[in-house]
Order: sequence, then C-alpha cells, then structure tokens
Amino acid sequence: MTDKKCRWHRRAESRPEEILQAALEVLGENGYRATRLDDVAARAGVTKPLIYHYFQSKDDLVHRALEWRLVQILSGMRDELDGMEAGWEARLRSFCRWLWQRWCAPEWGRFHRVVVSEMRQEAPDVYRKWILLAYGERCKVVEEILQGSLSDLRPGLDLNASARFLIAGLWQTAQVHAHGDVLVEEAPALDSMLETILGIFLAGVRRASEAK
Amino acid sequence: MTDKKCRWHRRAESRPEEILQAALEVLGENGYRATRLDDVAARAGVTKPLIYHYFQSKDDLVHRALEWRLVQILSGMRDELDGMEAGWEARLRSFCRWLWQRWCAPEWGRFHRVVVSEMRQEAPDVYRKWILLAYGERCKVVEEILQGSLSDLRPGLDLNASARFLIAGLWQTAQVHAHGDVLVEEAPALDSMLETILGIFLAGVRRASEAK
Amino acid sequence: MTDKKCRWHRRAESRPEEILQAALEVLGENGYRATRLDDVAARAGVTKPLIYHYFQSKDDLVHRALEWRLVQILSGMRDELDGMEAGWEARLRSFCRWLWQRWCAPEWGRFHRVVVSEMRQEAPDVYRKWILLAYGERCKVVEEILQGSLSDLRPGLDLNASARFLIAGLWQTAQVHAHGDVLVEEAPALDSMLETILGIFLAGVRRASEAK
Amino acid sequence: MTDKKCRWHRRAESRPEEILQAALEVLGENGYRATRLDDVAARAGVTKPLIYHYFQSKDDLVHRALEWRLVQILSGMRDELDGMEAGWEARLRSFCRWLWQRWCAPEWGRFHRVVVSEMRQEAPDVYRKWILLAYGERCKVVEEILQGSLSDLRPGLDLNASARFLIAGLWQTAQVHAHGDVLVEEAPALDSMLETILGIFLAGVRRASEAK
DNA sequence: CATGAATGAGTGTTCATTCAT
DNA sequence: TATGAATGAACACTCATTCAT
Repeated sequence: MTDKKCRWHRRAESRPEEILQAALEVLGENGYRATRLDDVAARAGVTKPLIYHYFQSKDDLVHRALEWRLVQILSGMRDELDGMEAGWEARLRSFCRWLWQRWCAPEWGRFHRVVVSEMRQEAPDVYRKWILLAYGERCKVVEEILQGSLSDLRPGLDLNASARFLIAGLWQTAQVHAHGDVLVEEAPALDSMLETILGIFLAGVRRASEAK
Repeated sequence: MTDKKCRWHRRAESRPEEILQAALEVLGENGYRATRLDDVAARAGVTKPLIYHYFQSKDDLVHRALEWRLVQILSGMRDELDGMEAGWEARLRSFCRWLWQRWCAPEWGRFHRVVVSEMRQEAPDVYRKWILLAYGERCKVVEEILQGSLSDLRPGLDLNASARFLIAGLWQTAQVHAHGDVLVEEAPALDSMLETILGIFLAGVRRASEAK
Repeated sequence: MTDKKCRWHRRAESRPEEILQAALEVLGENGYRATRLDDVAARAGVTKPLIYHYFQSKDDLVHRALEWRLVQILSGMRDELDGMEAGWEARLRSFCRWLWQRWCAPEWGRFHRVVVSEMRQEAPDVYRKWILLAYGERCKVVEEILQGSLSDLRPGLDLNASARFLIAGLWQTAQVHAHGDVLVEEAPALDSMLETILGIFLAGVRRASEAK
Repeated sequence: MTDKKCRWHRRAESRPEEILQAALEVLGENGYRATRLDDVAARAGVTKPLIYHYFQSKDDLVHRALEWRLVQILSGMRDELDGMEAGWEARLRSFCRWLWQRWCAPEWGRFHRVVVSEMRQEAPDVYRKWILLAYGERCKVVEEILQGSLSDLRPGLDLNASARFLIAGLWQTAQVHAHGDVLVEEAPALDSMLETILGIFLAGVRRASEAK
C-alpha cells in the first residue's frame, strides 16, 4: 500500500551511497574525463537533478566517491599488522605480501589508475590524500619495523630512504606488472617477483656479519 | 616593422615546431583535458585553423607533440652508456645517477605527469610507447649490466626481476620525491636517496662471499 | 504574465512539434544546406541544446520533420478515392484533379523542392520514401483504375507504363507550371492544362472503336 | 630547357577548362553542398588560389562549369532536327527517341540531378537557364511540329499544353526510370516505355477520323 | 603564372547545471 | 523527495577566401 504512493521514498537513505557506488564504477571504467553525470545517474537508477540534491557538483561527487572508497580500502591495515608474527624479517615479509596482494588486485588497479592519473590534475587534493594514506603510511610502517631492529641492520642505514625504496619498488612494480598493459611478456610470475624484491631488500639492509 | 601592416606573418618553416612547443607547454600546465586548442593557438601566436593546416586533429597534435619530445628526451642513452667506466658496479651507479638526474628534472616531471596520468586513459598508445621506451628500455640496460657479471651476483638471482625492482624503485621514488607534492617534508635529500637505494640494491644482489 | 520573471517556459508537450514545425518552415525557406540549427531554434523560440533534448542530431531533426509532414500530406488519398464516382474515366478524372490540386498548392511546391532537390543528395532514404509514397502509390492507383476497365482500352496497352506516363506528366507539369519560376509566361491556365492532359491521355488509351 | 624553369607555363591556356572539368566531376559525384574547393583543386591538379585566379568565387566556378557543360549538351539539337525525316509523326518519334536517349544517359542523370536538385536552391539563375534551354526549347520544338500538321490533329487541341505534357512525361519518366533509385523493379524496359508513351500521345492528339 | 601559409566566420554538438513542477 | 525540461558556455572542426612570395 505504501509501496504504491511512496515508491520513491523506498530507498531514500541508501540513495547517496548508491550514487557514490555508481560514480565509482563509471569512474573506474571511463576515467574522470569521460565520466558524465548522465551515465552516473543512469547507472544509479536516478535522475541527474537528484544527484544535485545530494552533492554540490560533479567534482564534489567524485571527491566524495573516491574518499568514501579510500577509507574502505585503507582500513584494516593496522589490525592486520597487529596480528602478524614477531621477528622483523617475518613481519616485513608478511606486510609486503599483504600489500602486494592488494596492489595486484584488479579493483585496486582501476582505482589507482584514475586517482594517480587524472585526479592528480583534476583534483590534486584527492590525489594528495590518496598518496599520503596509501603510500606514505606504508612507508611509515616499514620504517617502524626497521627501526625496531636496528641491531640487525647495516650501520648508518637511512631507514626513511630504505623504506621509501621498498614501498616505491613494490608499488610501481605491481602497477606495471599487474595493471600495466605493457612489459607483460617475459615478466616473472607475480609471486616470484615479490620474493626477488624481498630477497634483495632484506639482503641489502641486513648487517654484513649476519650473512655468516 | 612589417608587423604593423601585415595581417599575418609568414614563418612557414618554424611554425610546426612552434605549435608543438606551445602544445607541450599548455599540456604540461593544464593537462590533456584542459588543453584547449585556442590556448595552444594563442600561445603559438597563430590561429586555430592554422593548427589544422599542420595537424589533423587535437589528438594528432598532442600525439605528435609528445612523441616529438619523447625522442628528444630518450635519445642519448646508449651513447651515454658507452662512455661509462668499466666494472659492473661502477657502470650501474653511473647509469642510475644519469637516470636519477633526468627523472628528477622539473621538465620530466611535468611531462611524466601528463603521459602517465591522462594519456593512459586518453591515448593508450602514446602511454604504451612512453612506458616501453622510458621504462622498459631502462630495465633492459640494467639486466644487461647484471648479466655481464654473473660471477659477482648471488646465485639463482632473477636478473629480470631484479632489474625491474631497481628501475621501479628509482622511478617511483623520483616521482614522489621530486615531483610529488606530498611527502616532501622529512624526506632525505635527493642525492642521499639515490645513494641509499644503490647501496641497498648492490648489497642485495652481490654474492655473499664478497662481503668478507 | 509569468513571462517576465521566468528564464524559460515549460511547454513540454507541445515543444517537439513546435520544433518540427519551425524546422519545416526554415527548411522550406532556406533549403537543407542553409538551414542552421540556430535559425530553427530561434524560430521555435527555444535554444539549440533543447533541440538536442528531443532530437539526436540535425539530420535526425530534418528527417523527422519531413516524415512528420509526409504522412500528413499523403494521408487521405484512399479515403478520397473511395468516395469517387463510378466509371473509370470519371474516377481517373477525379483522382487526377485531386492530385493536381495538391501538387499545385504552394506548400507542396516548397516541400517538394527541398525533398526532391537537396534531400536526394543529403538523405537519400528520405527522398526514396517520398518518391515511393508520393509518386509510386499514385502510379499504382492509376494502374488499378485502368486494370478495372480493360475492355474499354486499346488492346495490348502496357498499363504500368501508361500509368507512369500520366503521373509523370502531371507531376512534372505541375512542378514546372505551378512552382517553376520559368516558362510561366504564355502558359495555359492551370485548369486548362489539366483538361488537355486528361483529354490526350484518355483519348490515347481508349479503344479505337469507341471513337465512333 | 624551358621545360624546367617554365614548367607551370605549360598548360596555361588549358588550365581554366581543366578546372571546369574537375569541378564538374566533383559536382556530379558529391553534389553542390559537398563540393569543396580543395577537392576540385586536387582533382584538377592545381592549387586553390589558382582557382581564384581564374574564377571569382566558388559560386562563379560552379556557374561557369555548369553553363559550359550546358552548351555542350544542348548543342546539336537543331542540326539533328534538320536531318530528320518528313512527316510529323515520324519527326515527333525521331525527336523523342533522340531526347529519350539523351535523358537516359548516365551522365545526363548526374548532371540533371545536381542542377534540378541543389542548384535550384543554391543558384536559381543556373537552374532557370537549364530548364529554359533543356526543357522549354524541347517543348517549343514539339509545338512546332504539331503546329505544322494541324489538319491531322484533334480540333481545338491546345498545342502548347500538349507539347508540355509530352515533354514533361518523357522528362520525368526518364528521370525516375533511368536515374531514380526507386520504382525500378517491375518497371517496363526503357524502349518499351518510350513506345507506350509515344503511342498514347499520338493516339491522343490525332484527329478521330484518322483512326479509320 | 603559381603557391604555401594564414585567417574569419561560422556550425554542429556536448555537458554541467538550474528552473518549475 | 524527485524529475523532465531548459539553458549557457564552451569547444573541436570546416571551409571559402586572401596575403606574401
């Protein structure tokens, strides 16, 4: 009964998130430039003006959509970390595997592409936030792990720089390997890539005497 | 002098390159999406239709402009390489320093941003070419250097993967460090970054016995 | 009253037809080539983008406009026919008079000019439809009338060809006489023209014995 | 020797006609609207500005081209006529056959289409001239032939109107039959069409007593 | 005579955004 | 809350025409 006359009340509360979800999908498929509000509206099953009811502008919508997903994606890192085994090498390996898995996932690729690509021009603040959280926070974690085991590391090692190198290498490699459309032939398997990277890094930062 | 009475200037020979240059500048400043033909024309001091006299479309112009700069930027690598000292470690260090210098230069940052960012969506073929030449070729060089000194390296090392890790780390670090608008505070100096990276990588791939 | 303060009027239901009508008028006055969307919009009292709200493109608009008028113009023929008196000669005369009247009307002249002229090049399918309905159907009617009175006709007469001749003669004569801007001086009156044509045709197809 | 330095003097005299010819070809293929000066120049093997050297504007070129061909096409009618046999019926048949042959030729079709179609809008004076010469003159010829044999014709026959009917019928039938892209299936053969038309017309204008 | 270079004035089309209901 | 209708501002691209050589 109420269904009939209030049909459009139905999902009033969920509407904003439905729109965000639709925006995200279109964004992932077409990129920022090619994302038209009409498409988003169509995908969300609403009309354009309704989008303006919930969001101030196209940019506002996109910003909110990306941030909304950002939180989802980035959450859980610390929890994950707490559950990891002791021993700095093991922790580092676990953490990197966890990262690697995420960064190689298709959804992350699409998302990353849009943010790192177009949003850097179109919405620098979103891009900044993304890099800060998705990239910078990771660097900090690695730095912390290294910090906790100074005695095992080469003396004089710049921990900040080391952490950045590891994260940068993983990040960029995952990007090119898993989502790049190039250089895929003759490339090592994803798992093997990760092991090589970890092997080089650990051997590279470890104190020489330890090699005995 | 003749400027006054002439409705337009005839500077045929130089015009195409002037337009390319103007396109490149506007592209670097505004990105692909926000690059309007009017702006390019204005900057080049010509009118829009003249652009169509030399180029088939906006895309054609952008493609040519990027490729034009691409070869300029990418040229010289092999020559540079030939002039480098012997000894694989020294060669690797020299090569990476050369790369690092280029990748940290402001102009490269602007260029990279546009290509890796928007062009990936807008003109995948340009993006692909760029990655193939600017990134892939570098990996190959590193792999070749490593290949030539197998006896000094840890046995069983995956050279392909190793090279990719090094290049990826340098590339992404340079990007974030030199051109990223984030994570700059508390970051090590650029030169010091490079040394840390090289230190870790070399120690990481070197045969253990060598450490004695 | 509300005209003043409203930036635009909402007249949804009637708008599409208003635009079609405006398009038709501009089309009739200027021809296809010289018809600019701006003019159509201005005449309809709307803005250009609104045209795109209802129609997909300029061509779509023109096609629909012509087809819209086409059915209006072509409708009613069969009804008319049913009401006509018996006797093949009388029927033929009535039908031709009906045709002649239509083909000599100014509006038909404008319409015809555009369709047979430019649309033949610009939109062959519209042209084809027009000829098929406006011309071909007429031939069929004449052929049917003749078919029903074979005993009165010269034996061996090619009915199809005869019908085509009559229709062609009427069509082209009307075109030149009523709408052509030439050959008007010294020309017989329209009614007299029709009578002469009918006289020749009927005498030409009638069985010779009948002439006694 | 002079070939080298005066190469472009070579065909100075023939240039205008080459351009006219090229214009005609492009016109026939693409119609007036789609005829670009660039195309004409390319086909004629000259450059655009050279066209402006010989002709004042695009319209001027088109007008001259059409008139140039008009004269060629229309010439010879009177000569042809003089050579025709005596006897009004025979003369009429001969003349109509000659007309029919021309009007059914492909080149005439292309030409006619452009003139009667687009030029009617774009250049009414060319259209007028065309109709006057190609159509009106023919009517006059027929009228003259009929005039010369009044005793054989139905008394009171309007010769002017009769001639117009015959020419109109031939003209339009040829157009639809030979060059129209419609109504071709189930249509009589071209020759047979002509015979039917002549048969009807002659029987239609002939004095009744003659039928004995 | 001949031309490459250059331009002005359009012209169809798109899209984020807002009004009136 | 929800929407169909309406718009302004831009933008890529075209083409006849002319300048300077």
